Amino acid sequence: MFDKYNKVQQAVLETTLRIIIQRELQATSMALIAKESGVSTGNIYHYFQSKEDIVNELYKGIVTFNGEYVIQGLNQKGTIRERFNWGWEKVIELSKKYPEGFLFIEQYSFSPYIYEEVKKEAYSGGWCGPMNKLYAEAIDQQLIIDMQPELMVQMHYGSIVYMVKGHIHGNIEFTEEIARNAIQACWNGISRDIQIAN
Amino acid sequence: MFDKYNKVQQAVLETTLRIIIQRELQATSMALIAKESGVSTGNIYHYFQSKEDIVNELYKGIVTFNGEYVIQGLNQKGTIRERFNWGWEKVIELSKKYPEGFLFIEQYSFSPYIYEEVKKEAYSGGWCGPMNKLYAEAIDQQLIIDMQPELMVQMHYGSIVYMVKGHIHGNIEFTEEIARNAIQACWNGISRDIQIAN
Amino acid sequence: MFDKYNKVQQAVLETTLRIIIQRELQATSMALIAKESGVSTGNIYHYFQSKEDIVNELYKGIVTFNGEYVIQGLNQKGTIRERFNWGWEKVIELSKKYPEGFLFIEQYSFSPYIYEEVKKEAYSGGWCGPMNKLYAEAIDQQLIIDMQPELMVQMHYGSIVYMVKGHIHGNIEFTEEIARNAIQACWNGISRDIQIAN
Amino acid sequence: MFDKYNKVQQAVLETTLRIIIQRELQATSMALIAKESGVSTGNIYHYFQSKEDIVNELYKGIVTFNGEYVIQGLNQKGTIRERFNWGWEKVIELSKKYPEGFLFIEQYSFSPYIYEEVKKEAYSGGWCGPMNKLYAEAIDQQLIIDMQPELMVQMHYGSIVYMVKGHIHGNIEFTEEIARNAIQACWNGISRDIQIAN
DNA sequence: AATGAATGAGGATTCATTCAT
DNA sequence: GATGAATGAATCCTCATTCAT
Repeated sequence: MFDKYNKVQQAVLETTLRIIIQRELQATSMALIAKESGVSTGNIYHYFQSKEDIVNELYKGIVTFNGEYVIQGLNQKGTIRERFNWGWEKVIELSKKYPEGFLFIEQYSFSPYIYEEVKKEAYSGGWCGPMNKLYAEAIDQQLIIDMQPELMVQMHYGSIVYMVKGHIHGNIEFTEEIARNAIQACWNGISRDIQIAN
Repeated sequence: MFDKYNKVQQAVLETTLRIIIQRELQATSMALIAKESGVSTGNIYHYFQSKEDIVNELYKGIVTFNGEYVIQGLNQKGTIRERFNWGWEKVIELSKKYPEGFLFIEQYSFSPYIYEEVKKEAYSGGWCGPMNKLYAEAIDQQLIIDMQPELMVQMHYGSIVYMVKGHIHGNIEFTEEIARNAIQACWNGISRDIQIAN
Repeated sequence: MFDKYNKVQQAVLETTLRIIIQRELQATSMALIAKESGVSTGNIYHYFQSKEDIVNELYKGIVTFNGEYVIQGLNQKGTIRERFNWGWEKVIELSKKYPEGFLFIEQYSFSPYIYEEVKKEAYSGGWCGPMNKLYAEAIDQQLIIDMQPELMVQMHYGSIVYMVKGHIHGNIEFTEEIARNAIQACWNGISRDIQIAN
Repeated sequence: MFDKYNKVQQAVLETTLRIIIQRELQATSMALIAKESGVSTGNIYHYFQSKEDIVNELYKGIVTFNGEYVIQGLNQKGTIRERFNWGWEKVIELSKKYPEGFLFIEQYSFSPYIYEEVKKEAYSGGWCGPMNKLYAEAIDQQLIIDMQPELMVQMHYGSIVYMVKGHIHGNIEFTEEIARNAIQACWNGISRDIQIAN
């Protein structure tokens, strides 16, 4: 997940991610990160400027990783509808294979702890841009209703996020079949065909 | 919002809510709460057992308030579809009239900082239970598809949450008309009629 | 020495002064100040903003104290020559009665650790201004040679400082009689009469 | 200035001197010395035992350098009075040509950071001994008053130090003419002739 | 010789909580 | 009830020093 970083940085980032998800940021002390990562505090500061820096680097790293992952789905050859499915399938896959990273981004994308500048970088490097573009195309081709693409993407991302959270923290089932149905529901909610039917 | 509490408690809870939303929990010190609420630290501890206690009390208070608010919509006389609309309209109204409370619940409903016991209480006292019940009825009457009601509620709540967050933190428009369309989209996504059409 | 401060502040200031003189600033940790003053670190920060603040407050307090002390000598009724003697006698008295404060001012009056603003305040509140004025009068009345008064005051202050330091740290005698002779030597060095004699 | 040391040692000593004068000892970290000198920390420890060692070596080096410089003036052929002038002129020259070394010695000659043993070596290797001897001769020849030579040397050194510091840190003029007058004032202050005249 | 990554004790400071008034 | 001074463990971070290369 943090390929472009060296061994020490990877250990720190992975450990920090794990602890933040398990115990929250406020309970994530440098001493704990040091202990659990096996890197001394001094050396952590050799590779990171501050605790904030670690968390922001984490954010960047995960956004990039998730972005590349989802964009694989979005950029495959296929119809808009297919690419829609593939994209959100990848998002759901992420939440299953890398739940910590998924939850981290979810929790911190609106946090003041993440620098505005990093959030902007995230937007351009992540999957939100390409997904928005797909929705815009779908509007152009009159496949879906004419709402702000960003809004619809947020809406659908929120749907998935909350199902995932309900699944992880609660006792809500979220099988692959259910996921498929949920993606279907997302499409149906904004599909032109359906508006007529309704 | 905190009617059942006394003046001092209200001041503390309101101040804490405001600071947590503005600056996050980790930046919310007791000293700051004391200063901004005009209640001395000593006196805060007279009315609350600990900082955790304040936050949990806050959670309970807001969940109850939000619950009553949304249930007003859900319990009105009307068809299932109408009550669906009224319920989610109330949720959106909450997000506009009481954004801090709305965001607080959003952020802390999966947090380890909130005691499991309080989360359970919240579930029974909040609007989730009644909303789930409405969805269950809708399934029974074959108005909507046969998914776990809890999952669908999460899905729709997530949709709204993310539109609201996109609206508050980003620059996404979220007018009343858009809200109506979004609720429509939620219904359409799971409506039986539509499944056929598709 | 720190009358205008409360008990806790006095304890902290006195302790800090002692430790700084004994062990130097770099060896003066907050933990040590806390331990030796009997004030907990937390409470120190209740009364002072930072370590820098303590040291600057110390500087201000001592400069004011020393200023009042020396100005007593300078402002007595008497000839310029007498007031010259009384002034420097007071400076020497200070170095004997309050050697720590004396050495502290000596060591930190050119230190970047002391805020420029505090140094300026010190100048107006201390004895340097009145002493300079006395020298200016002496020049006006053609009692002493026409050098910049500030320079001559620095020169004589330096003389005394180094005798004091030689006395405290080394094994140089510095009795009252010697002090009188030294003051005499200072005057002789710049006296008009003498210039002629030479 | 540090001829007897090798290139690496010279770089370290010069850098350390500069930083200490600019920012004080407590703000002079090994990392900073390494960075600014271009010598790695590891290598610094190859040539010096510790930070203390660097500072003490610095002290020794500068004392020796200053000693040789001033002794040039003191040892020229001439009358006592002339040698007195030449000696102090050299001291003042030092303060202008090598202000950092001058200030360093000034600040650290009474510091507990400098080992007692090094201070003793400094005394025998520096200019203080010869200067004291000159004053002793002057007393013998009844040119100056009968005070402890060490005391008078301290007194005059202090005069110069404080004029220099006032010049460097404040806005006091200190031209060559003024310097000559100041040296004259030093002599006059302790001259026998003058005592009579007075 | 030389590098700079690695160490971890110690630094200043904060903060939830207690306690005397 | 109410105040805010007092506590000290815990926080983030620095820094002299060591060690593997």
